[in-house]
Amino acid sequence: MTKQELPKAYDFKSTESRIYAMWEAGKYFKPHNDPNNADFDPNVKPFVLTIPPPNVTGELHIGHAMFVSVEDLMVRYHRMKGYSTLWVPGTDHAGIATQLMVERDLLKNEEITREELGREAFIKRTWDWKHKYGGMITNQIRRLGASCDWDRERFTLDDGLSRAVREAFVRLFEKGLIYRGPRLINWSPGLKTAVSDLEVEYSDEEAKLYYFKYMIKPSPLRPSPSGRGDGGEGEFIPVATIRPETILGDTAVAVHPEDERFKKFIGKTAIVPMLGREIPVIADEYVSMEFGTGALKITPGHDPNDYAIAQRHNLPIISMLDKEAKVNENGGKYQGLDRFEARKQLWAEMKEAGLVIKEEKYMTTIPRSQRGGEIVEPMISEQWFVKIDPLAEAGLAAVKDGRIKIVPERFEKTYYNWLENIKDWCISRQLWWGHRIPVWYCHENHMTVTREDPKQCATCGSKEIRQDDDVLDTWFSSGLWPFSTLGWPEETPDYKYFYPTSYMETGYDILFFWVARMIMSGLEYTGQIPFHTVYLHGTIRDEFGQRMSKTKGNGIDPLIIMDEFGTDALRFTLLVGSTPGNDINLSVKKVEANRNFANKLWNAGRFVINAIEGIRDQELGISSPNSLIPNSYTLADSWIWARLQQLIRDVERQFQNFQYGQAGQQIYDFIWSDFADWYVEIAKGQMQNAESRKQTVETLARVFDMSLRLLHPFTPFVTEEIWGHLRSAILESPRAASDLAKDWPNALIVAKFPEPRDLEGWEEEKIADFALIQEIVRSIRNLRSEKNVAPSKKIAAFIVAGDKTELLNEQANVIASLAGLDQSQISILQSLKDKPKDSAALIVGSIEIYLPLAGMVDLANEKARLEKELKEAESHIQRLETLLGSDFANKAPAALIAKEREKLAAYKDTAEKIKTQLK
RNA sequence: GGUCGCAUAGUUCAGCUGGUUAGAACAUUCGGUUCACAUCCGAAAGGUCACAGGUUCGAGUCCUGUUGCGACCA
Repeated sequence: MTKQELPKAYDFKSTESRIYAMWEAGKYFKPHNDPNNADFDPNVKPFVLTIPPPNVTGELHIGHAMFVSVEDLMVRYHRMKGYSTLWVPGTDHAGIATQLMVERDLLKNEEITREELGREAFIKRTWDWKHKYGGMITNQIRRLGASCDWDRERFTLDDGLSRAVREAFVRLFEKGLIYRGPRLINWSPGLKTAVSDLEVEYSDEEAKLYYFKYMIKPSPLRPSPSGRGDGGEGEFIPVATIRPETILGDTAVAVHPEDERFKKFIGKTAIVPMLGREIPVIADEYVSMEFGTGALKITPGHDPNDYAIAQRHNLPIISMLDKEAKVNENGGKYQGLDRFEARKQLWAEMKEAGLVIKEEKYMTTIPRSQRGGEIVEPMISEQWFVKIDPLAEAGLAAVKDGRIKIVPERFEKTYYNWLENIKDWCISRQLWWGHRIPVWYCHENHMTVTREDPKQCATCGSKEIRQDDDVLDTWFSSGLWPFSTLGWPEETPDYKYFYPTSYMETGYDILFFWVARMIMSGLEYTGQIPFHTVYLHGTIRDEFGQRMSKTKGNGIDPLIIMDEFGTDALRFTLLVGSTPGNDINLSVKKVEANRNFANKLWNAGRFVINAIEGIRDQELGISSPNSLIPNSYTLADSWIWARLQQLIRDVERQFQNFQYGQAGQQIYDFIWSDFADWYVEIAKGQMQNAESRKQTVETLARVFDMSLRLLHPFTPFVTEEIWGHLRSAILESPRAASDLAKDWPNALIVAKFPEPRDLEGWEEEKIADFALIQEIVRSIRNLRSEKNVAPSKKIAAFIVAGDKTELLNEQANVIASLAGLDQSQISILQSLKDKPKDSAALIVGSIEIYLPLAGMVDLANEKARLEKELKEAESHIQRLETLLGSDFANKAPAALIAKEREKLAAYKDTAEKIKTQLK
């Protein structure tokens, strides 16, 4: 391919899918050392990641784009580092979400409910749905460039993973860590299933606090409206509640044992309004004397705190709601009413009965279902639970003793706090889509719990058995993900080699839901940590820091962004704009800026490739392979090489510290500023010169190659594409770049990541020398701009360089071309007796520069400008003298002091020279 | 109520273990038909690093407190 065939702008649309197909066809996503192959070497170190499985029927959103970007970065980096790298992809059946989707579809298109359809038919329909939409999300993940091994793709409901779930359940059951029983759980009346504590969200909302009278027996049920008890009137305890309908389930009234107001009632009997049921007045320190009326109604069947009190006091527990949150037979005449309807009616009738004191507005936290948003009802229900304490203890220990590290570290505290206060995990769901609980019952209600479907009851041998109706929480199966995907419980070659995995990368919002449970499960079932590092990224918000949501309409669709700016631009934005564990505000503007970066890279590549091709057929003059001796490198060559090495060291350190954003930013700056703005511009000049031409092209090629390698994990498509062109250009121009590319692989994705090298000693001086050249160039450009010298106008210059004369003489051409000077009119002198007339003077350190700008130099202006510069220099002198006169000179490190002294001397020099000018 | 985080240029953010004149992108202003790139190039302006103390030769960075915002847990 020749340069004419490379378009002027990077066209990601025609590139991305082609490159992805090339990678897949080349099998680059597969671990190079595969335990299923004959040439497998168990001593090669693997690097393994399992993908946080998205909902199988879901659609790509910006959160997916985030995790794919970060994980693909980790994976590509390690692959290029030579690890046998495996990234296992897959999807999650997402019980509730998927079931709801299918139910909604059935209702809409066929006007049929799942109950009408029946369980078996419904499950079949859901599988159909999965087959229809299941590939969508994984294809979208491919578009992001994800380099996962698709041959190892898994689904939480596939056979292997279902076996793993069953194995896990049975093992826990056999160890006595799973039990079934009636407990107070969170019930979602809309979904008609139990949900775990984590699936309940609390929101602050305005509610009403209802104050009423709990009459004490003996007393007439109807006190006189005048209230105060004298003689015939009854005594009462005032009670406040947010949910009056739960009065129907009250089994006690509680007061604080020290409360003087109510002490006398302790042990007496109260009468449940409207029902007339008799309940005790009890004393419990849990009751706050300050809150509400200071007395508490106890509804253990529908409130977790009350439930705890009831257990302390052996109170009966009454359930007064059914599965749809309607009042049941315990609610007397209110039976059949919806919970909110019952509230209204009961309160109205209590009012009539004179039991109502008042109502007031009240801010409180309302528990809502994470899924539907409806109010969750705490209810007593027969469910399956995992006895979590022993698992939690092991999970805590693994992080505390450092076997697992969480990045950023502060989340370790959050993790501890959650595990230390964890409650048993309700794992049964009243759904149909999921792993059905592997427990069978016979007529005698004997339980049979087995790995294989049983034919008869294990206890009585009855053939009449039926399986438990419930399915398991989806997180129960995703908790097994890092090992179930690798074959567990079978000791497969994959499992033996790739487990434990390396990193777990995901959002901090599922630290509890998923990460903690994977750690507990991994330790429990495999006896090993599932991964040694947890890396958590933040939530993506809009450019104003608002959470993205459908209702706000401020969501950014990654697919649209990729259509408009390309995948690399989106990835780079997400990676560079984020720091571990912190939220990121994403704006389209930023993506656009990074689209421009991809284009910049493309064009830098075109330049380098042109340079290589340009040399192919041309006479190379005196340049021969032997002429490439180290000391023939120009200052710019040495400088860009030293800067590149510095960059490689920095990037390596940043990767070790998970500072990916920082690393990406540094690579960006290097490519755009150091390489494109400076080195390439200088290289143009160097290539005019036959003597330096070949080595310049080589340096261009080498540095650009390394830059592409460094950048590849961030922006895989554009780097792969250009690198391919670079490689063929080199291979087709053996004379230009000798054997530079002889050991390059066929694709960048598997090229070696640059390794940091030790300093050789010359670097610091070259970097300092080049910095001086840059400063000189900048100050001349600055002055030209100030004086409105047309950019095309070449001007003359006298430079008085003192001990830098030799350096500046060597670099005269560079300075001239970058600063727009006339090459034939530059004089670089060691010293100058009389300053040139009609010139503007610039002082850069110890260098004086005179630009004869006849007619443009306004003496008064010049004086003002120089005085301003002098003032600045003098302020530095002042600052540094104070600093060096202080304790700094005694206590700071010697190298630092020397550096500051040098600076002081330089400023003094500058100030002197400016003063001379002003005379 | 408990725990944690954040506060740096007009805006969005970097600034890792304390050590140049606190950086970038976008926006702004000025100037550009430079043979890789106008998705570009050059130049400029823009900051009491929330506030108050403290530690230190030295604090955007560490400590304490205050204010404001946010998250998670209860």
